[in-house]
Amino acid sequence: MTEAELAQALGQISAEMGFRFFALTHHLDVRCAPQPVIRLDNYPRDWVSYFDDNKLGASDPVHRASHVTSVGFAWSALPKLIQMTQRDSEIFERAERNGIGDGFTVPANVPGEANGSCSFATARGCPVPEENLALAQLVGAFAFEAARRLWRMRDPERATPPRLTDRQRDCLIWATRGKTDWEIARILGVSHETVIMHLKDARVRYGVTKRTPLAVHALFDGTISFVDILKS
Amino acid sequence: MTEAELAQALGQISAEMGFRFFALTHHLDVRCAPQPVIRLDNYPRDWVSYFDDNKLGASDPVHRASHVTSVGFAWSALPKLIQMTQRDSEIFERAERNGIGDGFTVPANVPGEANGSCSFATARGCPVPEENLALAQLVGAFAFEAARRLWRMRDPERATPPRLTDRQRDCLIWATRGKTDWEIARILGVSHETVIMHLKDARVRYGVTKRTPLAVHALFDGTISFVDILKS
DNA sequence: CCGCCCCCCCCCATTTCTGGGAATACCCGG
DNA sequence: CCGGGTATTCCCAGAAATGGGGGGGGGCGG
Repeated sequence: MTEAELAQALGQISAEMGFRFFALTHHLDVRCAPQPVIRLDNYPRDWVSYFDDNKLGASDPVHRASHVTSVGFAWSALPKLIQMTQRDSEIFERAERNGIGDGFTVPANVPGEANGSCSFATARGCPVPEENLALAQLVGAFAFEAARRLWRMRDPERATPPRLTDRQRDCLIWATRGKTDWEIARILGVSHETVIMHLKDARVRYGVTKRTPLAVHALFDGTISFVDILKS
Repeated sequence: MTEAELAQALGQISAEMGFRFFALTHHLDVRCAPQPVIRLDNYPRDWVSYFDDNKLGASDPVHRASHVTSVGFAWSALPKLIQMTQRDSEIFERAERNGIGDGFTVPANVPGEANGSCSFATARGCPVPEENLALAQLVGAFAFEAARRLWRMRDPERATPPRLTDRQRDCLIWATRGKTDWEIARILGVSHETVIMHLKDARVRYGVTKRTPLAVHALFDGTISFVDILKS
C-alpha cells in the first residue's frame, strides 16, 4: 500500500462514517524535523496553509488534548481535557470559516516517537455521527499504524530518538528527583565524577546543555516516565 | 465506577469475546512499591507471582512489543515486532504451564506517563478469536482509559496542585527550555534577581529544592505542558 | 585482532543555582 | 482602610552544575 492509496481509503471511509474530512498526522517534534513526518489529510488547502504558517503543529488544541488521553475524543469534549485559551477559540473559528465543523480525534502515541493523531471532521454545520465514533476509533488507530509503517519503511533512520544507556538513565531519574550528583553517586555506588560524566553524556545525546531540558526531553520521548520519577 | 466494577466488566466481556483472561496494567518493575500504578487482571495467581518475583514488568516480551506499535497485536505476531530472546520463549512456556494460551494486546501510551496495555488471553490450547480482535482493540483501549481516569482520581497529590503566579510560570517555562536565570531575565525584561526569586518561590510552593524536580512536578500536575516548552 | 560502546575513575576552571537576608510598590477585595 | 498576593530590585555565601581535559577496563561483533 502506498501513502496515496491510504489517503484514498481514509477519505472514502471517512465519508462512509459521516465525516467530510480526515487528517492523519505526526505532531511537531521540535528536536529534529521542522515538519511533521507523517501527514495525510483532505482538509481545505487554505486551512492547511494557515495551520502551517502559524506553526500550529504542537499547539493546536486538538493535538494538545490528544497528549492527555489514550482514546479518541469528540472536539466538543476538549474543555474537559485541556485548558482552552482565547487563541484556541480563534483557531476553531478560523477552521469553521474554512468549512470545518465538528470532529473526533484518535491519539496515537508510540514511546520514543513523535506523538500523532488521526482526526475526522464534519463539514461546517454537520453534527458528529455519534453512532460511528467507535468505528472511527478503530479506523483512526489502524490507519495511523498503517501510515506509521509506511513512514518507517521510507525512513528507518529518523525513527530512533536519542537512546540513553542504563546508567545514564539511572542517573537521570535520580536527578529528576532532585538529587545532586554527589547524592546520586552514593545511591548508585559509583564515584561523583562518574555520575557527572553520565549526565554529561546524556545531555550531549539530547543536544541540551542543562539538566532540566534533559529531563523534559527524556520525559517527552518516553525514555523516562513520571512513574519512574515519582514512585516509591 | 470502581476498580472492582471495571475488573468485573472486563472479565465478563473478555469471556464474551472468547478469551479466558485479561490483564490491564502499567508496565513497571514492581521493585519499588508501585503505589500509583494501574493493575487489573484475572490471571492465575501463580502466574502473577512468578511475573512479579521475576520483575517482568518492563522486560516482558508482550510489554516490549506494545512499546513499538500503536495498535493491538496478536501474540503470535510478536517476532515481527520485537527481537525474541531465549528468555522470552521461556516466559511463554511458563505462561502456558499456568494455563495461559494465546492472546491479543492493546498498547496504551500517554506521553509522560508510564506505558501500559490491556491484554486478552485464551486458555491453554484455545485459539485467539480472530473475528473479535477489532472489538478487543476497542474494549482494550477504552478499558485502559477508564482505569487511567480512576487512577488519576485516586491520586491525592493532584487534588490540590500548587498554583504558580503567571510570572513564576513564565520563568519556569523558560527554565525548562534550558535558559539560565540571566537569560530569562533578558527575555522577560526583568532583573536577574527577580527571576531568581520567582523560581525560588515556585520551588517553595512545590516543596522541592531544585529546578529539575520543579519542572517535573509542574509538568505532572499540568501547570505547564510539553507544548508550552517545546513549541516555537 | 581491532574498533566501538558501555562503564568507571580523576583533574581542572567557570558558570549557575540555591538559601538566607531586606526593601519598595502596586492592585484588589474585605 | 488594611492585609494579602503580586512584582520588582538588591545583597551575600556556599553549593551545585557545566565544560574541558585525562585515564582505565570490559564485552561484542566485524
